[in-house]
Amino acid sequence: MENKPAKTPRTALDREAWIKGAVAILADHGAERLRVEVLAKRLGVTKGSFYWHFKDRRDLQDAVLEFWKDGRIRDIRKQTQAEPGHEAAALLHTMEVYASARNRKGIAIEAAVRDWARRDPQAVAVVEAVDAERLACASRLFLACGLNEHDAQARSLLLYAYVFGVSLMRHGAFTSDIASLKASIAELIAPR
Amino acid sequence: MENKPAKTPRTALDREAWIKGAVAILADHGAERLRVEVLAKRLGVTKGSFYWHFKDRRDLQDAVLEFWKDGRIRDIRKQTQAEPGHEAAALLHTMEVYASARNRKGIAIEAAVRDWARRDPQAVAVVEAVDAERLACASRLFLACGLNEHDAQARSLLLYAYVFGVSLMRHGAFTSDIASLKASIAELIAPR
DNA sequence: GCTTTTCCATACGCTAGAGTATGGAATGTG
DNA sequence: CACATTCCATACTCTAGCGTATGGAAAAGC
Repeated sequence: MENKPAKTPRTALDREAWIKGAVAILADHGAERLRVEVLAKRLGVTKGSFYWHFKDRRDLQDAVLEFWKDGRIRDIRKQTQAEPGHEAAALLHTMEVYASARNRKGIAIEAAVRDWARRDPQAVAVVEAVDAERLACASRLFLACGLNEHDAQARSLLLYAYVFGVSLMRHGAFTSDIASLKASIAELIAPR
Repeated sequence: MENKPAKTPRTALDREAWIKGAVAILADHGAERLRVEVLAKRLGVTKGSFYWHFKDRRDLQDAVLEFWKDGRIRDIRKQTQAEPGHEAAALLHTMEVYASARNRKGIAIEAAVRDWARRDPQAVAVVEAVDAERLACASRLFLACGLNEHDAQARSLLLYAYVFGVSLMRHGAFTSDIASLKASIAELIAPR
């Protein structure tokens, strides 16, 4: 049960340690660069270990996708459980989570998985499941804010498309005050 | 000057033919899978030809980025030159261009380049230039619609973030009428 | 017609990386 | 203590792909 920092090489690796290392590579270099030998080196072992824990590279990839999916869905449900009357705040909070520099790594993984989904059917399925959950939860919040079904769906889609889209834009020279711009955008998407 | 379909192997390849083939691979498989030997096979020649036209793989990559940048900027300026009084229509048209299934390949290239920019400084510079041009042009249209500087910038950023973001979401099971959803979103972003 | 230039093929060497086979140390179990 | 199981290292094979060296055909220039 103990999960020591694995600083001592005597700590045996388990499947989850491999998966977490894989996610780190995913964030830093993308799905295409997720290689078993590179990952093994990163964990301080050789691939002889890898092929004991995993059937092959595809086995790892599927495990990574499941791991990510479960984590995302858990997070979404946590973020969107609002006290009655505070649904608008929950929506704003959701947007801030994706905009925050504190969540850099999460954004990077998100982008990597979505790019991955452009070529991998398994990744497509996972992204679909996560998006469905996110849109459903956001819609619920918008409904609680008084919107009808259609408008709630529209705003939910806009919200997530915006947060993902803005994360892969480079607007360095566009304006001097990006913060107030984002605040205005949040108002457009989720007005109180 | 003639650019025959290159069906006859007697047609010598020029730099542009290589670049266009590279862009096709970029769209289909992403920047990571842009390999000179694969590209050569696609063009029906060997890499002996490639290294006559290009110094190395990096040389091709840079050429592809420049080619894409120039094409985008040309398109942006064309799309956003509106008759006075029709600026709102131009904005809606711009959004439709990115949503249209007719532009599948363009979207794919766009996504590939943006993913590329997560690891390549040259790609970052190109994306920055394209985004700056797009945001500036869209802002001009919003200004002409009567918005102030700040709101015009906010809406421009929202517009492009949305169109890029929605292109990498999977909202298959979310709603039965995605078209009317997108129409409502367009209203939120660029109301008349 | 002979030479030069252009464009491409062939044949290398070299590295990264997937997957397999096998051995070996450490740990648990009787 | 003997033995089995767990976890990993080592040592291969095999493919993909980059870059280079060299030769050869076709066209262009003189």
